[in-house]
Amino acid sequence: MLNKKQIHICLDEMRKMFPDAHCELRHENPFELVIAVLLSAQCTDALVNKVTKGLFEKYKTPHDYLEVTLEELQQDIRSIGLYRNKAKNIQKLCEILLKEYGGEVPKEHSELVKLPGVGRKTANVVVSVAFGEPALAVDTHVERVSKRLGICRWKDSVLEVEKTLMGKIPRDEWSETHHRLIFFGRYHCKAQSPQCDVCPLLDLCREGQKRMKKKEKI
DNA sequence: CTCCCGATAT
DNA sequence: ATATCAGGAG
Repeated sequence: MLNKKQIHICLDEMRKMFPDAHCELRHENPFELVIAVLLSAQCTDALVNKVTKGLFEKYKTPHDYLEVTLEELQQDIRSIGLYRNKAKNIQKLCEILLKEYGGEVPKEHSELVKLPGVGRKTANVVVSVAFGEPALAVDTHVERVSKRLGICRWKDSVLEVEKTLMGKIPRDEWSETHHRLIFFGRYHCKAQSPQCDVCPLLDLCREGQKRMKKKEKI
């Protein structure tokens, strides 16, 4: 397991590699961000952006999503995958936004997670990106990178990973760290083909060294 | 734990 | 052919 100092060496290196790490989901307001993050479950953000380009032209407000049938909304987001659940959640979410929150997206994490299709990770992204609150959303990339590097343990749950990261990183660095970990995981420490042979963190990475040894034998 | 699910990379 | 993708709900 890496200690605090080693973790910060890793994060500094990631900042050098990806100095402009940011949210890549296209959005112009908190409402669009909620929809985009909800759609992004088990789907690349590149594909989400492709779909939301037309989607956000057609649907501007919670009202707009409720004016069409469930089937029509399904068709509009079909290429995303998991589209039946997502379409249903979007309409229910819009209904609640209008009824309970005056048509606005709530700023509190505790309120956001009550919305259908919005879990802990989505809520963290929204409070962080839309409202500037410190948060450390743990998605598939953050989890994979944290486990490979040894920032946390392999058997840790997503919630345990989040708690470990928050404990070892200063609060005012949560949001930027979150985006660095995502970029590092998405473009460098990739799930199927991690670039260990050109990784500046190889000396610190238990998984990377294991993989490099395997490569030597081949 | 399982199910939801199309698009893309490997 | 199979693994993976800014997960969440039952």
